[in-house]
Amino acid sequence: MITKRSSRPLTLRDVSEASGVSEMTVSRVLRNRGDVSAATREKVLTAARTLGYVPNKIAGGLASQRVNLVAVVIPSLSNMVFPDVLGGVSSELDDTGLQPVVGVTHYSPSREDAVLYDMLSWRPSGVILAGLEHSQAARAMLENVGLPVVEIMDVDGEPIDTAVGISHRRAGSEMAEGILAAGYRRIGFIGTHMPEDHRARKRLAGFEDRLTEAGVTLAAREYYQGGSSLGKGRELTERILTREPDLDFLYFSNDMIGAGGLLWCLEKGYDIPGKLGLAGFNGVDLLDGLPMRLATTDARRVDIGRRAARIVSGKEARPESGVIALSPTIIPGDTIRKP
Amino acid sequence: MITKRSSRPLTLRDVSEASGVSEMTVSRVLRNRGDVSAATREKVLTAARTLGYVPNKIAGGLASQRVNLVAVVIPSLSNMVFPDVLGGVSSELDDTGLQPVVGVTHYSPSREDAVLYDMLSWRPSGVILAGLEHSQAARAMLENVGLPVVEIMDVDGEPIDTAVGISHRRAGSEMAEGILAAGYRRIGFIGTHMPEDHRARKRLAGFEDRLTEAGVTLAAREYYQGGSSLGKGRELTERILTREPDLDFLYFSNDMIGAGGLLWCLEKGYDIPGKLGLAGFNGVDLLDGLPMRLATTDARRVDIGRRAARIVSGKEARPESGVIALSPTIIPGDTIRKP
DNA sequence: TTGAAAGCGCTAACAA
DNA sequence: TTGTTAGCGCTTTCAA
Repeated sequence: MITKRSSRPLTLRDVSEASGVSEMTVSRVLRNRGDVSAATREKVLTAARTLGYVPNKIAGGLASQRVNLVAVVIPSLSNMVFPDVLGGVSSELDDTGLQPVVGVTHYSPSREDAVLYDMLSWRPSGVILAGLEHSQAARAMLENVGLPVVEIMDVDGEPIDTAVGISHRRAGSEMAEGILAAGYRRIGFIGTHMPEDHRARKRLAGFEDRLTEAGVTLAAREYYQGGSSLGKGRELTERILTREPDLDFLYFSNDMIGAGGLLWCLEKGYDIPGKLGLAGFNGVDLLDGLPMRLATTDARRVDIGRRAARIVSGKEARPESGVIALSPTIIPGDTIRKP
Repeated sequence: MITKRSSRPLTLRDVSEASGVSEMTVSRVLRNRGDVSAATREKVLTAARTLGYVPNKIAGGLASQRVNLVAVVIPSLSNMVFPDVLGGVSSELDDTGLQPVVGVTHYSPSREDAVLYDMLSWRPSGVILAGLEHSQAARAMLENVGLPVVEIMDVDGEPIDTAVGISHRRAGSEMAEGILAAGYRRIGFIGTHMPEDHRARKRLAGFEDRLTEAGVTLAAREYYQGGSSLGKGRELTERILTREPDLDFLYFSNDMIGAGGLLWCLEKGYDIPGKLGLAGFNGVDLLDGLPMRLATTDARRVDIGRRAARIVSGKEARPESGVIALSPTIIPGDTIRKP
């Protein structure tokens, strides 16, 4: 390949001149659109390669009014859960010519507004965003863009257009069910103090409601700030068990702190799952190699990403109801007694 | 905010008509550019908000020949290392008006070519990509784009424009140094079989070279395919120690499998670090809550992301030499004997 | 199968 | 401080 350094980027016109073919036909060849003779096609491709031409999608997008981008707006990347969702999105988008563009909100509604505004200004072909709770402004923007908008992760609420996710209320409720069935009664909860993490909040609500139905009250709670880590899990577990030594179950709001708690309890010689049961949430890979398998709920992250991408790309029709509710699957692991 | 459903997206002209101000002045207000009277500004902003106008960056980019996007091309997201790099990039880009756009190559050179081509066709303001090894085609593209191009993670090689990273040869060599100083001699290595992971390869080369200098030969190796997990680490550790029971050290190519190996060894009752030493690579958070702190090397992921972003954004000048070599820092942990 | 003309929505450059 | 004009590099539409 021969290339020349030049301040001006190459344009279709350059390829047109180098190949002796009109710009229009060059454009057709480069996009595989319309009928072009093999000879012409060859001339054009050779010229383009020789020059090292890279098309300008900015100009193309403006002219065609179509942009092969999908905006994906998520709260966090450090979380171990959203990369999985992204993986699902990207694998399903792979053969569609669409490309995900990721924006991160750090669980801040105002950042979400800003990120959305920014992404919409690129006129993407669709929007995938986490959660059902958005500012007035964000809802207004999204209701009027005239694009597929898929809200993911959660189905407990009213979608703007379409929702793909699990019911976190149900996830919490079913875990409570399993814990009660196994005979645990003195139950403690450990989770982040994050008013903006609506899914964690709904999970706990579903969990407590189910306990209440059974006449059981949450015996203790421990909240923390900031990111989740094994260390945090240890620390909080120690704290809650020191405060309430007679707890017989700990429900963690995610697997990372759950795993930390599990490691701590094992070191301290707790009888698990006999005297103390444990459960997390998410179903992350990390749990695979721990000394004991933590009970958890598979949040269907990859599936959610895939289905959302299928809808945005038009592979799958938006359901009449606007909601695709996947089932949160309980993975019993070894940290809950068999009933 | 009043919005109306319309098939045609709003344009500057709509805001211009609604506010009775010329398109040009509307544009100035919306970009905070040039002198505009407070009264006019107010009229424009009110009109824009009332209509729910979202600017079209496609058109803006074409007209101004500038696009506030930075292409970030990395091998993987599921890796636990690249999200950290991204965090560094994005935090440093936050106040520059530049936005990262992420492309993932899955360690495939041909995917890298495709992703780069695609991203360059958006005419970004700069490119950050992992590694120094690229196809001819990729190098040609990047040498001629006339943008800042920062290759990250690695400095052992010739950058196209600028490199920010650590020397993986040195990281391997220094770890070998530490292991030898602690008196270990029967050393085994566990790593991925990934010809395209050049950094892992260089680390091992540096490691072995240092051993050779000391007259020590690697006593065993175990390779695996696919992703890293605690489970993989356990499995491989068991395999290598079964095959070569008299090893006194295991060097893992990353912390995830290292942590798996550590957990396995602790369960089996190995005397660590007395009879058997262990070390990983990366310095990930995960290590914090394990029963014992795995020795590792901090790969400076966040710093690398930050510095790369500073260069691309012009906050920091490209160094004369084109290379910014950060120091890989050894974190001794508890799994290497004190010399 | 190929080409010519017009214009996508915005901003640079200049004029008033 | 505000407005006018002329494109940015492509693709759509229509004609040949």
